[in-house]
Amino acid sequence: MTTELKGRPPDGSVGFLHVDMDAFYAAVEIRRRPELRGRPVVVGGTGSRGVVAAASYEARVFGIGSAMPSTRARRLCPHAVFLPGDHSHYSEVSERVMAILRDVTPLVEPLSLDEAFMDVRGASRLLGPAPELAAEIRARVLEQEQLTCSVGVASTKFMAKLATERAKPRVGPAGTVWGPGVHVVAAGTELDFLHRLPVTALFGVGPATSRRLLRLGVETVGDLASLPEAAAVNALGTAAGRQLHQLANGVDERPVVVNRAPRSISHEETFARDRHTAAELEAEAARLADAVARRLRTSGLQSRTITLKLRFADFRTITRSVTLADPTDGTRDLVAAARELLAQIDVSPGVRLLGVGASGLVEASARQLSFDDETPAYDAAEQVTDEIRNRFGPSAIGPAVAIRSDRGLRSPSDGDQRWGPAAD
DNA sequence: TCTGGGGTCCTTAGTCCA
DNA sequence: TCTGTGGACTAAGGACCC
Repeated sequence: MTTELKGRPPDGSVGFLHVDMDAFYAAVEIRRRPELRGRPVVVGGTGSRGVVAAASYEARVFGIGSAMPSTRARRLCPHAVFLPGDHSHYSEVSERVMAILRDVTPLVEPLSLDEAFMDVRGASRLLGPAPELAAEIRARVLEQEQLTCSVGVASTKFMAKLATERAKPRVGPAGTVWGPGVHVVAAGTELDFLHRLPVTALFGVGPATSRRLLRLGVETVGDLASLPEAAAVNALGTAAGRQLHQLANGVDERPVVVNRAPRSISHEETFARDRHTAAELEAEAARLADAVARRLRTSGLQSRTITLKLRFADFRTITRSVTLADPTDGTRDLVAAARELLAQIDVSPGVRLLGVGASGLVEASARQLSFDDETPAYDAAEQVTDEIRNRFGPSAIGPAVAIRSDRGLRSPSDGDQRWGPAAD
């Protein structure tokens, strides 16, 4: 049976690519330090409370995977090399890889530093069929960056992403089996491919959703596809129910979006030891708010809604937010909002994580000045501090309230995790 | 076991207002 | 003037992704 799928290109060809770097952060570190080649390498999880950001295939053989607590990873493989992440370096490498993709088509949608969708329907008319372009991209990334990637090719974004899983190296007890590198789901075979997969293969089905679906007897994508849409909506809500039911039937009309505007900017940090006093947390909140404000200014954005996030020692997580009358990118405004929100919360049980976020973003030029606006003077001061930090590093200068009497500005040597704003 | 950081999107509930 | 309704907005939390 061949079912006509919506969202498939009119000529029935496979025009969407999903490119995914293999063990990206670990591979970049190994490239930098060739003596690590062949050894289990783990990026992240160097602090006492960290988790694994990426593991080389040699480390995965021991059962180490991303998002695993570092304590567990160390137990599984004590002789692995644990490295702190170097986000800015990965960003640079990612930018160069994305440039290789944009050489093929401008229709590239990065999903993260190591992953992107491409719409090659137009490009393949000039440059050749999509599977050949996929192989060409792999070869160029390997040649120019000495890094491997896997590419899925299909008639929709979602099918291409699933195809990538088939292209990837596979880890078993016997070691790593290298995948084909490119996997094509031919037009017309999508549902055969899709319906055998477990429902957790669908983008958006995590532990909570799969538990709910299991109650309906849904275990595979095929089970979900044969369910009436109303039943899925009933179990999962309108948006998720409808979306997942469509995906299960191979329907995915989402286009590749080239310039996705950010919806929020945030910084959060898990402390090496819990904080119990408002004074300590105020200093941390000011430092995080300052980092968020700096990123707003760098991005040319302003925010109306400021959110404070706390995770207590028992892992209970709360957020408190405030919406301002006017959008802002000023350190002074963000610090004030964060402190105000913090003042409403009892922190005595102990706080393990603090975060500051900005949402309701608008372009900076859209902001309206009022007659009594005193921000221009602060704008000038913040421009100067931004320049000082660009030149001498992020800890060269900061808001006075972020300075703790015992240590001055916080630095990564505190023993807290190192991926936060102080490390960039 | 003991659980990061930076995001996105959705749901629910309350309030305000036409 | 009172009541009902629905939309817009805000706040908080949850689920999910890499």
